[in-house]
Amino acid sequence: MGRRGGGPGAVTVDRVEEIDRRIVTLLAGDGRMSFTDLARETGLSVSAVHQRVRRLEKRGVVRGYAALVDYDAVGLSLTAFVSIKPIDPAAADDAPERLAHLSAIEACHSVAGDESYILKVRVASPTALEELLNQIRTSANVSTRTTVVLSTPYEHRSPGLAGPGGEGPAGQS
Amino acid sequence: MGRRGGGPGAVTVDRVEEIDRRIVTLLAGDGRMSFTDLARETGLSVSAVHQRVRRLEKRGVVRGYAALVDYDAVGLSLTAFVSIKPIDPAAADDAPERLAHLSAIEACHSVAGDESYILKVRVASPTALEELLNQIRTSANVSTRTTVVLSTPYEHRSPGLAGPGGEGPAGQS
DNA sequence: GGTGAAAAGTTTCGGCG
DNA sequence: CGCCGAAACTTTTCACC
Repeated sequence: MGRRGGGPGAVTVDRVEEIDRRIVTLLAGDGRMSFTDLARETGLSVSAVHQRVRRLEKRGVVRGYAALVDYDAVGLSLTAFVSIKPIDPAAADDAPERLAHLSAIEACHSVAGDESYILKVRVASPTALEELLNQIRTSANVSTRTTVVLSTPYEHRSPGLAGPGGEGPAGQS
Repeated sequence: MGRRGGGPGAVTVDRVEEIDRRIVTLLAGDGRMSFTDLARETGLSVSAVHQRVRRLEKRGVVRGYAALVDYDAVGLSLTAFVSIKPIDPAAADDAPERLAHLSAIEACHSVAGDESYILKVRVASPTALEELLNQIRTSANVSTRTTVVLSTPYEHRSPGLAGPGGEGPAGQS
């Protein structure tokens, strides 16, 4: 996928990928940036940028767009990380599905280590957290360990993207 | 802010807040939803919706918009949570600022518990993670505990919003 | 909060390098 | 194969009711 059919431009390090990374970075920073601005920033025409964005969406590199909400301002003032561990280690490991209906769960990561998943949750109050933990425990038959978030200095920053050779901002030396 | 000056509509449970919550929820789910669609979903006119969205942005309820990127597809295939703890508990607690320059750090949460912050990081490889951890330790004078993410069943789900009375999807009973 | 027209943005299309 | 430019259409903005 890195090279085209063998045309004259294929010898250079794919300039295509470089521009696509730029587009992804820009859209990660501002999901509503117009194609016109995107075109100015990349030096391409509006339609060329449009083509590329559609391709990135189709390839799944851009999975969607979201408004970044200040949940504090909207009544969900308590954020927490909940690590879960199956009570019966032999049981089927389908916790994500069993928990999917709980809308307070914003993310679910399968992790290495003592626990099996880390959930990020948002609720309105300590009481609501207590109730949520009960629902998590009974829904997935797990024990929980909860870490309450006190404040969030920053979030949703877009990590700089890796280059074609696997090199990135935190790439190997 | 919950009620207007005492006009005829103030006796009912603020319908204003209800519509605003709807808008926020919709935009959280699709940050590029058009004002036209937003108007249809809320039963308002396009300009009324537009007014509300601008107000929500100005109030800081909507803090911005972002493309959701599949970092795996873009070379940053390793995600991890890094909990940090100051080596010198008496030193000034300015870890967030001291770490802000590391672009691999996507989020920084101050937390209750044994450790002081949880960082979410994205890197290209185990080697890159090793280097990043060194940078974190030396930049902020902290010890680190790292939990590697194996897979992510879901992420960026928008938690249902709480109602005016503090009642929500995980509200108190 | 609604309306309507002007401005800006988007999508599509045919052709060029 | 990818990029450009212009036409057709949609969205967004703005002044006024």
